[in-house]
Amino acid sequence: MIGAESIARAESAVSLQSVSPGDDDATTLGIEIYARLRRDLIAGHLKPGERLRFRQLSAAYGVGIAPLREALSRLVSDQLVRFEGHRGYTVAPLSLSDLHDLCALRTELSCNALRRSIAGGDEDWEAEILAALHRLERTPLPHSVEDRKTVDEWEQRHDRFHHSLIAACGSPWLLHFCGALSDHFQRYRRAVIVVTSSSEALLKRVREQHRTVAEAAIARDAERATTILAEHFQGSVEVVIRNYEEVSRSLSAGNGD
Amino acid sequence: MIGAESIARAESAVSLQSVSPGDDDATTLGIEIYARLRRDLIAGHLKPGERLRFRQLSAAYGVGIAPLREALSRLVSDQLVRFEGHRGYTVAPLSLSDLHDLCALRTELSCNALRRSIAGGDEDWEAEILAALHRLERTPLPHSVEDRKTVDEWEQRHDRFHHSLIAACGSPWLLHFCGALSDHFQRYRRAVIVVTSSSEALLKRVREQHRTVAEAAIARDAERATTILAEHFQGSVEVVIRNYEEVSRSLSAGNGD
DNA sequence: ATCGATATTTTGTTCGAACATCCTTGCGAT
DNA sequence: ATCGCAAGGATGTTCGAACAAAATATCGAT
Repeated sequence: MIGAESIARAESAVSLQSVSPGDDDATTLGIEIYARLRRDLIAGHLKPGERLRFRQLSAAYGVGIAPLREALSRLVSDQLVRFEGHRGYTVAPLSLSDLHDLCALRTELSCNALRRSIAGGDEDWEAEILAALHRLERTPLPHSVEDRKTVDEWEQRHDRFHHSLIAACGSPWLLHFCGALSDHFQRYRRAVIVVTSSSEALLKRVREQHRTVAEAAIARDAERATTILAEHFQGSVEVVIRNYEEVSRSLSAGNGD
Repeated sequence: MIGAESIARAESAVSLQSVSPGDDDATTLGIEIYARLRRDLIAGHLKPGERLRFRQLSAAYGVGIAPLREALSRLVSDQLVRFEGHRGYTVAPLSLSDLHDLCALRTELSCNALRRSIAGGDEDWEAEILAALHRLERTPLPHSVEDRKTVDEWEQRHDRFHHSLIAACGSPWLLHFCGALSDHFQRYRRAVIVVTSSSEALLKRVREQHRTVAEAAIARDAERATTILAEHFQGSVEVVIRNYEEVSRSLSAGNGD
């Protein structure tokens, strides 16, 4: 009954913060539960491969199955959830090959989008980058993965910074794809980085990369910006892959999952 | 009540052919109706901007609203349908800017995928291209857009040919994105090409491009293959854009849609 | 004890009805 | 005549129960 525990933990974690500050109009239970499930999927509170039973989810999130089906259906098209007729929904699995594919394409598409942004971005784009970078730098790194609030905060601002870099690319489709890849990569990152194993040197390098990319972008130095961005992604991928192998080794040793 | 007519027509068109030949196991009403709606959306039987009312859809497709909600939810994440809480679902609109974005990115990603396929494709990949090309060339072009069966057949084989070119790219994510862009482009193509206005010269050029791309791909001439493929896309886009402007002109003259 | 078939339980699927929201219509006041 | 407001109808949303399929447990035969 590991599944039930996992779902229960996901719920208790998520119910801390409300869905949105305003929480005003035009929202339905289906939309809310979609957003909550999506967050919990990406954050890894729902474990890859885990079955998503309606009764459990219904109890954990406090909604009926009608909104749940709606949310899960959308998540299937988002590739975060798998579905087999008459056999229910499961959390999409992680795999090393998927991780490699994901990262390679993300690097290509993000660099592409960054180039376009540099070519076409205006002052507001520049301002947003600086604002997002500032907020990211002032966000404390979590000392433990258990400190979910800090992890969520940092991930959100990190995402926002990377989004700000490419926001002016002028292509909604490209942004959409980059967003999808970014979400999936975050799922790997958070599933895998169990310990804050990062050395001080690594963290410093990452921070420098963020700043350098931002500077190069605003200076309209496309070559430099994309080079650093690609290096930044490459570095993250290597850390994730190293941890992935550790985690899957310990998993296969622990149980036959 | 144009909406009701459109939905009724979509249904009558789709009910001609069964969902799948075997139609055996593991399928649910939700899955079936998703596939049917998806086809009708792409084929343009459901008009852009049109409201998708549950009662109409339920009557037209002969299913309850539970499976309908499930299908429509997925289609929202597929970007084929829009949703506003408490105001229902509508067919995603078409726009010139979206068309431009779509086509530019499709060209880039498809050429990228083609390059990868050429680098890594094996004999089966080559064989599939030749098979798909052969089937496409032997498929009669529809003399009228009213001849839906022929249009569907041609579109399916055309899609399959283009898919075969990039199938060996080795990146599921890239294939997924190319597929999404291809589906959306097909929606524009079919919405807009009301008359088979294509000159004999144009058709001949398109056929030649198909054959040349296939040959260049199999000859592992990446430069030539991607150049022709990009030209091919560019040609299609120009035709679609020309027709798009005509159609939207006649639409804005006819009614205030 | 193992295998296979049947019975039971669990789980997913679908429908119909109750409920909430939005849109339209009609009325009255300025 | 126009604007604002209230009543009514249409539409979307959610739930609970009936239904169907799958997974599990039970029992008997070899």
